[in-house]
Amino acid sequence: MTAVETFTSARGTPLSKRGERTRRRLLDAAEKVFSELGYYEASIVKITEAAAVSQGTFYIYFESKQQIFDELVADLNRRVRHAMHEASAQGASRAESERLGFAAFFRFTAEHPALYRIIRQAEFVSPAALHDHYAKIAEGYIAGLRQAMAAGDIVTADPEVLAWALMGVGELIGMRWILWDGAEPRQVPEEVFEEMYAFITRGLGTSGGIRDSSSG
Amino acid sequence: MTAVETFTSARGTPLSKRGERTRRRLLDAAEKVFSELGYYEASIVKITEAAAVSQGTFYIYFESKQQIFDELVADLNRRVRHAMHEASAQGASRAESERLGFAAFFRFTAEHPALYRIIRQAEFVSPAALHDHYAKIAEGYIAGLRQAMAAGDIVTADPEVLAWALMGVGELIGMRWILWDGAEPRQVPEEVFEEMYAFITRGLGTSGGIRDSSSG
Amino acid sequence: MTAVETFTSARGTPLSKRGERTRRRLLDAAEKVFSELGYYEASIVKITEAAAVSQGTFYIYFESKQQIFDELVADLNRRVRHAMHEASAQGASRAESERLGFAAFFRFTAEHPALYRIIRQAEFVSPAALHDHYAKIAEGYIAGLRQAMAAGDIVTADPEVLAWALMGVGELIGMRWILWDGAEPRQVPEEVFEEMYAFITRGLGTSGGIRDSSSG
Amino acid sequence: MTAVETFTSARGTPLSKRGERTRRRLLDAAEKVFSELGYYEASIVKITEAAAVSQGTFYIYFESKQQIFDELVADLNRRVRHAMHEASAQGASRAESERLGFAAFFRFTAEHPALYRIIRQAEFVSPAALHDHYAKIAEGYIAGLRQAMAAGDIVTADPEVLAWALMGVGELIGMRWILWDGAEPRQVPEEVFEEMYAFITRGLGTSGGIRDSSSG
DNA sequence: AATGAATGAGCTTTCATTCAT
DNA sequence: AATGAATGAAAGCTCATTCAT
Repeated sequence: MTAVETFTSARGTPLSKRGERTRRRLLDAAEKVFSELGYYEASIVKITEAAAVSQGTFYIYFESKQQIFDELVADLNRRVRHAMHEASAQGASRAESERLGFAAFFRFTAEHPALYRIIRQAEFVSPAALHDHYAKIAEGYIAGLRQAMAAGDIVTADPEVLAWALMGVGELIGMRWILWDGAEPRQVPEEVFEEMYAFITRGLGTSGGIRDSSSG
Repeated sequence: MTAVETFTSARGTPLSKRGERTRRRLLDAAEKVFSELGYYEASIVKITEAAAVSQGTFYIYFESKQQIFDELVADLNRRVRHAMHEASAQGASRAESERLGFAAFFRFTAEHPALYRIIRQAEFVSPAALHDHYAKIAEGYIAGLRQAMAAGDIVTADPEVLAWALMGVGELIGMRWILWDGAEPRQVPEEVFEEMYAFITRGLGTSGGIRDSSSG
Repeated sequence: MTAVETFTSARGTPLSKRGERTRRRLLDAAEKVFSELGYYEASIVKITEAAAVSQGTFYIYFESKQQIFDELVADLNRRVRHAMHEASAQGASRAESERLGFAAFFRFTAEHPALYRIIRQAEFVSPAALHDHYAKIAEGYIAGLRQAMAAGDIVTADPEVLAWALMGVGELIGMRWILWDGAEPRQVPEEVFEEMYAFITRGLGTSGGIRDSSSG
Repeated sequence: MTAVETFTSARGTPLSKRGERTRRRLLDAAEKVFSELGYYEASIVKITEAAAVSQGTFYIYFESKQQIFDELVADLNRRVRHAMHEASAQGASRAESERLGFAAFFRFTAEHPALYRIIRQAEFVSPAALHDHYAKIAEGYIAGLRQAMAAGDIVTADPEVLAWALMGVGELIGMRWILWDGAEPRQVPEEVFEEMYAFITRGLGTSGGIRDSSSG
């Protein structure tokens, strides 16, 4: 997982320093173009233009539009999950972890709303990738919830159902207040966060009270 | 809202009986084609072929591919909401209404998974349409929740936040257990529904007990 | 074989008068372009330019470059064989038929050198088509040779081998003196024709003498 | 003709031992790739991959795709003619030489059918190369035929016409029974060879008998 | 001598849309 | 009201060739 990553061309040959830089440029350009235009309106021409390389160059590094998209989604998955994981690891109790994780998720979405749109688009372009994305996030939740149940911190219930319910709450609240609400700074308003959090807390039957912490 | 609908051509002129039939045929064909292929893979040729009319005919009734898609989404939105509304109207208490509404939503998704995917695709094809879709469902929820609060059936809280949270729960649970779980019959398993429902009930602080069932 | 031919679009639908004209224009343009540039150097753009229609129009009538090429080859086959058949049918004896057939073949090649190049190109583009071409010509020869053998006009031998040998002779003589010798008028010089013809006559062991007739 | 060949780079500078090896590797790779795919489907990438060198290296040794193809055709031509010459030199009489030459030609075609297809493809890729190919073979024939005529072994006739007629016979018989007849072992069946040979013998008015065999 | 990244023109094909009939 | 031929822009992709290292 943390082995040194070796980048290769579309043909599988390893890349030189220069090649690696070009590949990076293409990925960055793709991120920009996909998030602005969506997968279908994006095109190789637009991506290569944004990367300031010729069209042919694209195919040195990626096999197709699909492939670069998949790679991008995988990368973003990693980043969202990382952000959430880092944050919730700071929590002393399950309740706090929950709160911090949500806040991190919202923060990521707020900071990279375009990126988050890419992930959502995967539903149609690369369903397997999206499946993976949610499944991986769910995994983390489930483990946490199970522990909390064992510790008697929350109700005893099927952690998988709870995990997906929680993700759903985050998803739509984020969509409504971050993605759609153009208001700057992009963030879930304090009160909304608190209301949502209260709902979740009740839903999980969290015992001990919780306080503090940054919202989103 | 329930005024007699008058169908018009793309130019706005009213339609003859025959014209209305052709228009209907095109809409049905579009529903079929969009649900099977998605917006981008669908094409006017395929739609007109499925409707057994010529390409030119399409533009007598619709201005563009976008327009027929929007119309379709609006139509589907009407149908989902109708199903949910009908169902929850049967409920004696807010809790029961909630339960029945959810079940209806899941049932719709289960019966027309492809259609539901169309709605989700609107996020990229016609963001406004998706916005509308959720906003309208939220409206219904909000009204219901407000009443329940007034009656002291649930906690007092911002009904808008609750509404979006509830939609999120339904959304992801449906995605996970209906859209992704290929198992027939497509439906949210009884236990999953109950677990979810318990979560929601707690979250809403619903007092009185609940009865009945018919999940989805 | 002589049933009324119905032209159809690439999709298989029948064509209007106008459509038929466009299709014809494309076929003519293709003949010109393929013969001047060869299959690989030819392109849809060049063909549609020569036909003065847009690129998209091409695909209304033909599925691909291959398909229009195949159609063209089949058409040319028909024409060469027709010319040869008509001519040799005038012969009173097998010897005369042979002579007239050859002359017709050379005449066709001389008049449409470009077309003949197309047929030869089929060897690589559409081997089956070329196979067919020669096989069909061979058939005609074989039948004629068999009759001549029965009548005692020529030696008794395997007519298939003879047929291919004869085709070979015509092929390379034509290539050498018509296709390569730019001299106008394009035709196999009288003396060459006679020398070749004498060779063949001896080879077939033709009894009765032959005289007269146009060469190429 | 048999002067020591000096290999040079595309620029004309002479090659080192190592350079010569690389050049050879490229030629071998090209032979393989061209024969498997034909000129147009072949690509420099595929050739350099097969030769296990980088794309850039190709252009150190050859000016273009065309050039390496021409060189290859010339090489193959040399090899076919060599095979035919060697064989016919064994013949005691012209008749025998003829027979052996044909057999050798068929044998070469049978052993390297793909290579022979390359030569034929030259007609469109590099007409001059094909012209040369046949012209050189014809030369050999003509010289032989002239001698035979002088010796009274065959009829007196224009040797050039006879030469091309003979090549034609070999060409199409080879095409029909070796190139197209997939049957293994690839070879012209004994009887076919004999029939063809009888035809030629008669055509040349060969006096003296013939013996031996070894067809193709 | 060798590399391999970069180029850009060109290819085949699709498709939303227009328009004469 | 309906047709279907025509358009032309744009798409994804390939490839011979050049050049800095």
